[in-house]
Amino acid sequence: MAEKPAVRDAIRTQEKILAAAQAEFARRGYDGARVDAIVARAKVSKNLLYHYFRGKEDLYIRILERVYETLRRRQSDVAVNGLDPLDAMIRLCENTFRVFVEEPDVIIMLNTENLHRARHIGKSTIIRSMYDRLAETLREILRQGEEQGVFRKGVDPVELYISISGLGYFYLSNQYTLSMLFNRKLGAPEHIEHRQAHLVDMVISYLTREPQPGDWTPELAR
Amino acid sequence: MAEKPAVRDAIRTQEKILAAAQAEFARRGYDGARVDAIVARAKVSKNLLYHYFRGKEDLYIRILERVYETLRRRQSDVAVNGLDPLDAMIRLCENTFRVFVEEPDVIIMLNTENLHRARHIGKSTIIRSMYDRLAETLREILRQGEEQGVFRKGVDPVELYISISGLGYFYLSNQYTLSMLFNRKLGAPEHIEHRQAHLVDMVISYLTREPQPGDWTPELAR
DNA sequence: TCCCTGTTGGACTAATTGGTTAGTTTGATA
DNA sequence: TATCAAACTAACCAATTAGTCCAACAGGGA
Repeated sequence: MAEKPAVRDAIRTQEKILAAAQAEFARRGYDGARVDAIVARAKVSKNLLYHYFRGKEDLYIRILERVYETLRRRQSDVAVNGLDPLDAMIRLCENTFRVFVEEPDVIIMLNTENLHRARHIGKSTIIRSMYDRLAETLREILRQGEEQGVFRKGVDPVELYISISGLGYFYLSNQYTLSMLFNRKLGAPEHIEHRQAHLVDMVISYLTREPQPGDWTPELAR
Repeated sequence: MAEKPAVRDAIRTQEKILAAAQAEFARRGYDGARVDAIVARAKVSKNLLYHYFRGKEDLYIRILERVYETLRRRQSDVAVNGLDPLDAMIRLCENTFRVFVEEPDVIIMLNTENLHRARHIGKSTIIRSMYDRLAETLREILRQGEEQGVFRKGVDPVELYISISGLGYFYLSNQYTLSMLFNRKLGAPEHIEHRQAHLVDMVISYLTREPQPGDWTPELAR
């Protein structure tokens, strides 16, 4: 039609469809998402969607992969090498939280995928191999901190990663119900800010706490 | 039919329907849940469901209220009075985590409700007034701990509650994707156990950490 | 016996759904 | 300028969905 520069641009069109699909899936989840809504958002005929993609599930998996890729990229991007362990850890915490704040699609995609018990991830080969690097970074920071005597010994990196994520993730993913319950607009920028500081405080307190005599909860080395 | 003791028991039947609905909603979320599946689970005719309930959404809200009630009851049940603040806090942490472990339906219901941006909670008057008591308990424990010099000062109870919940919730709600990513069966009892200890350790470390000189992240009193 | 309440059955609809078919437009090229 | 594959569309389809209607029936108390 009387459309702009890029008419009949296959790649661009596919990108449009993917963007529309991400918006739709990230707003309504898998079951709530409507293929018709996606084509409407993308301003494309329905058949074109089926021309480029196998169908709803295929599209969903593509989006899931994109989302994981974003997550991994932004988490690993941390300029962490060279920093002292404390700063590196703070940076890593802030970065993890920031991803969730700035890419809210991630949260609903992950929730949706867990609702389906990670059925789709299994079908994607690339996602599973993504997290090794992140775990390695974390392990390295912990090792250095331990060596320099600023961090406690025997911290499980996986457990710690889950804690860092969880402290931010839950706040954001459940912000609507929590805001109602506690009558506080958790989405407001100043509260987000505040939560980030709290998160960092919590993690660093945990890591820098020296073992107490007669510790009530001796954590296994692994 | 050749069915058990309580034939023609209206209340029991409604209870059966509610139980079936909870199972269905907690397995598939709101959009994934099928009314037909609910009546099949409840072994009841479809008419009967519409006889007792307005429809799918009505049923969903009822389940949501039940779930919140469970949550509130089990969290407030903590025999916390009389304990010293440290023990009380540990108890509260464990209890919060235990609810999520033992009532996994809660997690998906909350996730679903947040996917819908708490649209249904707004329609329920009773839920919103539930959490005052919990917040009060938490505030009291903090006050005592502060008074006795074992806890740091100026901790925001809401922020802390969100952290306690988040540390457990994220682990459980995202266990399927996380298990794949880290190749560790997070649902296994020994790992659950381990996480609980980690959670407590983290919270107590945070609370009992004395303020450092030149603190890197001074937390606002509120 | 009669009737009230709890209950079933099945056929039905109106809307929506994911997906398909059959065809038209476009731009590069030979 | 005739051709052809790729980009694109409109209309349709078959299945599924939540929700309804209506006629019937079973058990227990009056």
